[in-house]
Amino acid sequence: MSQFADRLLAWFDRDGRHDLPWQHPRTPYRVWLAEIMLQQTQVQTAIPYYTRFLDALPTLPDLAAADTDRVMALWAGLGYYARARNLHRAAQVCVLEHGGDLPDDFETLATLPGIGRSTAGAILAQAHGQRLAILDGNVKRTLARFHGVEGWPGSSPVEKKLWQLAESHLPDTRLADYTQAIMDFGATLCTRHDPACVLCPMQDDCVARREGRVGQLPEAKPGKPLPERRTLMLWVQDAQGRVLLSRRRGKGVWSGLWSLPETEGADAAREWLARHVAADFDAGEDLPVFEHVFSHYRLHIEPRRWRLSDAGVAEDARVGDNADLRWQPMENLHELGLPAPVKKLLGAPP
DNA sequence: AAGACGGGGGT
DNA sequence: ACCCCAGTCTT
Repeated sequence: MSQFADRLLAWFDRDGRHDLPWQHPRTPYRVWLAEIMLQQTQVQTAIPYYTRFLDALPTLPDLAAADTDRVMALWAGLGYYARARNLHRAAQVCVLEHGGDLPDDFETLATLPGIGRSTAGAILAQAHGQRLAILDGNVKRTLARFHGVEGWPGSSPVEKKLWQLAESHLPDTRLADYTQAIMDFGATLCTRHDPACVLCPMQDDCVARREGRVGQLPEAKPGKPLPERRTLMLWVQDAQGRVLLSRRRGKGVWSGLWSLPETEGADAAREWLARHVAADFDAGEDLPVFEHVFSHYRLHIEPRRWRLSDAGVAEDARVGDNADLRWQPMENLHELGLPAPVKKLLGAPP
């Protein structure tokens, strides 16, 4: 069934995007960075981050040699920070074990942190022309419609079926263009809302189109209400205009980023302040509560601010890059990766 | 098989 | 106020 690929490639040559930053040149490192950034992030959002990242770290060995805070700062604002940590670790593995390049065989590539089946296929197809399929959100939507596949594409059986279909359409040549084409097609023509079916070169063979079910496919994820959580954010400033930041550890949200210290309630805050900065909880000033929504819960942030009259003190504050706590000058916040709501809070004081 | 993981943009 | 997006990893 190469009709699908032939028509898609013809569409791409005429109507696809050929000016995306990772297309010129289409090197493994550049394609890799693009694929990781484009996981759960739209092209227009990713492009400024992409060009800035590549400008700062032009090659894979540059990335491997960069320190964590630099990488996280370049990623801050994109979200899903495990992508950045995995990218950094994978680059270091490539330098240590693969001569400073990304592996060019699927099995080895897909072993690297952050690179799964789809991303490995995307990299090898685009950078080396290998005949491998991808299955991202755009491809899932396109194939679900074209073949009339029922069910939520995130479920195992549906995903398995879609992988089969994706592989069945692979052309024998032009794999790099085909891979870019099918992603581009889903992003710009076979869109979630108001797809441009009248312009579609495959419309005559599209099951959803023929049966008038374009609006019903693919099926939506079964929904459920978001849980709610609350946290106290402690904004402590010293007389020199520095703010006390804490590096987030573990596997929770914002891992690897610097953020305001958090506690679950006033009692814990009282204790934390006494131990680290000898500040009086009651001397603090409540700032307006605001909300931050994640994909899996809704967070109510209760900020409270202290302005110390002396230079602040804190354990580990002078240890340097590996400390979990540091006094950071307000004017140098851009050096660190801050969670978006924290950046907003510190940058726009009420 | 299901849940965790961020933030921006569209409608 | 929802819904979605160039997925992967962990449990």
